[in-house]
Amino acid sequence: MNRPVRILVVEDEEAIRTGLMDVLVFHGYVPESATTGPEGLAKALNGTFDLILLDVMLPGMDGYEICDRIRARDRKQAIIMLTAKSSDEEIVAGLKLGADDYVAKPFSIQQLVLRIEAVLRRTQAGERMARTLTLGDCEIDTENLSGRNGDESIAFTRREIEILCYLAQHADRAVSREELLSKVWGYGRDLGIETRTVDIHIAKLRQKIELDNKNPRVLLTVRGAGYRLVQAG
Amino acid sequence: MNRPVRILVVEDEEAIRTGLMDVLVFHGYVPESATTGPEGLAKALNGTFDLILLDVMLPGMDGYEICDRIRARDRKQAIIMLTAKSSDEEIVAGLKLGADDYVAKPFSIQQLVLRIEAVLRRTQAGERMARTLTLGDCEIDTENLSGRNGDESIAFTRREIEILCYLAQHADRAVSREELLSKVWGYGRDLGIETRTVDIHIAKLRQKIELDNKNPRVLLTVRGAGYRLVQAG
DNA sequence: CGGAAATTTACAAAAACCTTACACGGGATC
DNA sequence: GATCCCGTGTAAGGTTTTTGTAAATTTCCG
Repeated sequence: MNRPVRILVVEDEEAIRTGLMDVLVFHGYVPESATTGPEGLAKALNGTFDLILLDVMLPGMDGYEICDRIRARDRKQAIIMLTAKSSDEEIVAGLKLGADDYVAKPFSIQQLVLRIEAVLRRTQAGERMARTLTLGDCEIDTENLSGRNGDESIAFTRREIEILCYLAQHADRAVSREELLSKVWGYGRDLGIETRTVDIHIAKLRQKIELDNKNPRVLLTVRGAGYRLVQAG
Repeated sequence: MNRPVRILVVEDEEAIRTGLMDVLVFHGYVPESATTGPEGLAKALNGTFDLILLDVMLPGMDGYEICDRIRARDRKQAIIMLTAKSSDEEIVAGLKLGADDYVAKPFSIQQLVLRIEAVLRRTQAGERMARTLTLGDCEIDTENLSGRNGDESIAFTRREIEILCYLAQHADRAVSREELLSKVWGYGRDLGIETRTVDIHIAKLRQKIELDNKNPRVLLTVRGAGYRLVQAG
């Protein structure tokens, strides 16, 4: 028997909130609710929730700010934003930077539940995150920041390991520079990058883990999209 | 149980408007109405509608402008324009650039309902947009901009993927160059093209996905109309 | 302070994109 | 059938955008 999965719902509209609560109970979660921004933030910071569903439009404090404040305290807190419209791509991209996912209102119950499950799966996989990563011919101990490539021993920095871990958790897709800056560096939702520091770190990582860093086989560039890690299969 | 499908009707003529509302209710939609241009725009931007039916001739602000403003905010909002007459081809073409479809007044109820269903099917399929496209013998991962044709791995550019996605969403018909420039490139409703860049991109795509690019079997030319994609059955 | 790590700067290279120019071919006209 | 016109295919070249990386600079942390 598993421990209960606790979910906080921050939503001011009564109808939506109670509807959500019912659906969550029905699916076996243990939900709790807040109706204003400040209340939501307080509960989020006190309680320990596996996931927080956060409306963007709230009385008292908007969802973006709450999201940023929660993240400032706990980088790993899972958050799904409920946004008013599936509005334009850039805003959606911005949402994903702070949160783990977003769902556009009006949403179908089915879709929401799928997203919830996906986020929980990801974050809980993260908890029992492998202490050692295997990439190509290279074994990496994420605790000691050290690795081994055949005979040669390699030292990594914390940032490098965090990049690798994030990429490894999303190894099925390309991860954009913005997303890395947001999730690894903790930068705010600054769109429009002007820094090249991601690229530099990738270059350093390639020097360490790639045999031929002109022809990367593990840490790939997806031009126009970002970087992608190929897991040993 | 599905969520309700919300439709906004922007139409000034009382008789048509109430008639439309009745028909929509009868077919199980949840309609709302506006009678002037500015009112329609306001409701469109505030509420979240699955589809907007937009008359071209409106007091206060014409349908074209409303359409463009809605699209500026939300590229994905589904819009069907109601035009006064099936007047000349150019105007009709212009309509389709901004909107997802148009229906000429006077229209038959049956036809309108069919168009509504078609647009909804398309846009809602778009939401859970296939992450992988299958074309002929070729599998394409739209997030990683990469594909696979048997053993051979193929790299696509973002533009190429966007073109394929758009064609795939409209695989039942030929898509004109103007329409691609409008929906993929984001060009305004500039009629009269002078660029050949669409053709070039199509040629590149054919080199990648067609076995024999002199005899395309997937990415077809419809002379005088544009290009059409043949989906795998 | 001192040294390692992180970041910025600057430039080079590569890829993607767009325009131009010309060739080809179907369909219409004579 | 021969000819012309228009729409399409595509090679070649120039322009812009994106990425790689060396070197200089700043920040972090003991």
